Formats: sequence, structure tokens, C-alpha cells
Amino acid sequence: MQRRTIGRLAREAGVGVETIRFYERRGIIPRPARPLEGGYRHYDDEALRILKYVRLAQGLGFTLKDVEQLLDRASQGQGAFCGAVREVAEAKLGGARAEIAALTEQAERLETFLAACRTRSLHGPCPVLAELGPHLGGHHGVRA
Amino acid sequence: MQRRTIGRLAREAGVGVETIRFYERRGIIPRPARPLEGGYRHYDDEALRILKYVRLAQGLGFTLKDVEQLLDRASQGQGAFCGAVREVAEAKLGGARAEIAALTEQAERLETFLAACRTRSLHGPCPVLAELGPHLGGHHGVRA
DNA sequence: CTTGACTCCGTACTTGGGTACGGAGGCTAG
DNA sequence: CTAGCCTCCGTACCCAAGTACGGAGTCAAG
Repeated sequence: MQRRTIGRLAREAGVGVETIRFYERRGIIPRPARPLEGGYRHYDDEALRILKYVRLAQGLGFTLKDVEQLLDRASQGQGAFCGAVREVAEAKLGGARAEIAALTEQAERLETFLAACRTRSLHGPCPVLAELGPHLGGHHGVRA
Repeated sequence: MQRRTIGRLAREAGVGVETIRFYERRGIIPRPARPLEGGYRHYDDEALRILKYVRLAQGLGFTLKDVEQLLDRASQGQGAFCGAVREVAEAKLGGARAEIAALTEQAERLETFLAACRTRSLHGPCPVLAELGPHLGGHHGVRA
């Protein structure tokens, strides 16, 4: 028997102690074996495996909610689980690509903006400020 | 005089009414002219300009905090303002590129994973499930 | 003057993934 | 037996950018 306490498990898995307790509250980690009348938790290898699995899943963009649902499906047999994993992974891939596209556009807007800023600042007053109207000068209320 | 109420301004700017009140609390929108003894707010064109400016800034990835700070600098003259804007914009560009890189890696991991999933599922039991250990089957505690 | 739409206000809630706190009790080496 | 570290627990807090609520007051049209 390993008699891993929570701190040891945390070190082995590379997460914080509070994280493990948080996962337990969410039902991600099995409720560990404990002596009656509330002593310390001690964990076996399965807990460690799950923690590593969670970190892997997070690296793929899965949320904890995804992980929970997947873990639920794991009780329904391999077919259901495998299909569900693939489905989520495909959704994440789509999401990631969409986000990349959005960020790429944003980066392009920023480049355009910076280029304009550099060019125009050679010629006259800052056009960004001008767009904000003539009244900007401590005009926007009392800050708390 | 326009006598724009908050709802009208919201429609014109394409934001929610609550958003405008929220911006006012944060000091982003000038506290609008109001009749004594608490009647309705009414807004002039400057509020609309600022709202549009905020949406533009958000499109560049600026946070509301950024906008607030920039608006504060606007009172210190064009030089300070212009420089600050450019600085933030450059930081955002760096951040966006870093995020794109991270997401690209994530997408690659997902593709690798999905490819492995497809290939291996032809040969035998789901390897992802196997990695989770032999005990997965409603083993992970009572969900609340 | 009434109706109905709009607005007022403060406060609490949302999402995600944890972190922080703090006093009490358990566990173990010396 | 005791020092000292570890763990227990619930609860509250963090970030951003709003959203939701609900009872009361206001405004314009008819």
C-alpha cells in the first residue's frame, strides 16, 4: 500500500493540494480511502492516473466539465466513452481553429493600427485622440 | 439637443442598457446630464463616440481597464496619450501572437490525438480508456 | 388622467479554475 | 511526550465583462 497523503500526491502529479480537494468536490477524483472518524486521505495509483489524465485533457483544451462528463460516460462502456471523447475533441479542434482565426484577424487589425499610428504621427496630431471628440480632458466623471 | 435616453443610446451603439450603466459606474462614460432630483439620463454625441471607441478598442483586444487608463492619459495631452496607446497596442500584438502559437500547438495535439484515435480504434480497445486504469466504472464517488 | 413602455437603483449572480484563510486536529521522528 | 509539519473543513475570494432582478419612479401619447 502506498499510503500517499494529499501533499505527496500533489507533488507527484505537479498540482496544488487545494486543486486535489477541489477536484474531489467536483467528483473528478474518487473519494479516497480514509480511516473512519476522519483521519487523512490516502491515495492509490488510480488517483494519480486520473490527475495526469486531467492535465492531458486540459492540454487539449478540455474543460473540467468536459472531463467530468467523459468520466461519467466511462461507466457506460468503451463504445460510448470513445465516441464521446472523439466528439468533444473534434468540437475543441473546431473551436481552436475559430479562435485562431479571430486572433489572427485581431493581430492584423493591430498591425494596421500601429502602421497607421506611425505613419500619421509624422504629419500631425494624433488621429485617435481626435476621433474621441474635442471635449476629452478630465471630462469623464469622478473615479471612485 | 438630442435628448437621447439610455435605451436609445444603447440601440445606436449596439450595446445593452446595462452595459452603459456598468461603464458609467467604471467611469468610462461621462456621467450624463440629468435633471435635478433624479430623472432620466440623457446623452449627447460624445457618449456615443466613446462607446464606439470602446468597441473598437475591444476589437483590438484592449480590456476595459486598458481603456480606462488610456482615457485617463487623454487628459495629459496628445503625446502621452498617443505613446500609451501605441505601447498597449504593441503589448496586445505580442500577446495575440503568443496566444495564436499556443492555440496552434493545441490544435496540433488535437489532430495527433484524433488521428491516433481513428487508427487505433481499428485494432482493439480504446487506449484512452485503458490508460485510465481498470477500475473505471462508476468508481469515482457520488456526484452531488 | 391613465396606460404602457421605459428607466431608476443597488445588489447579487454568471463562467472557469482554482487560491487563500485560519483555527483545530492528526501524525511521526526524536 | 512533544515539536513541528501536515491535513482537516467550510467559506470566501480572485479575474473580466457584463447580466439578472425587482419594486418603484418617470415620461410621452392618447
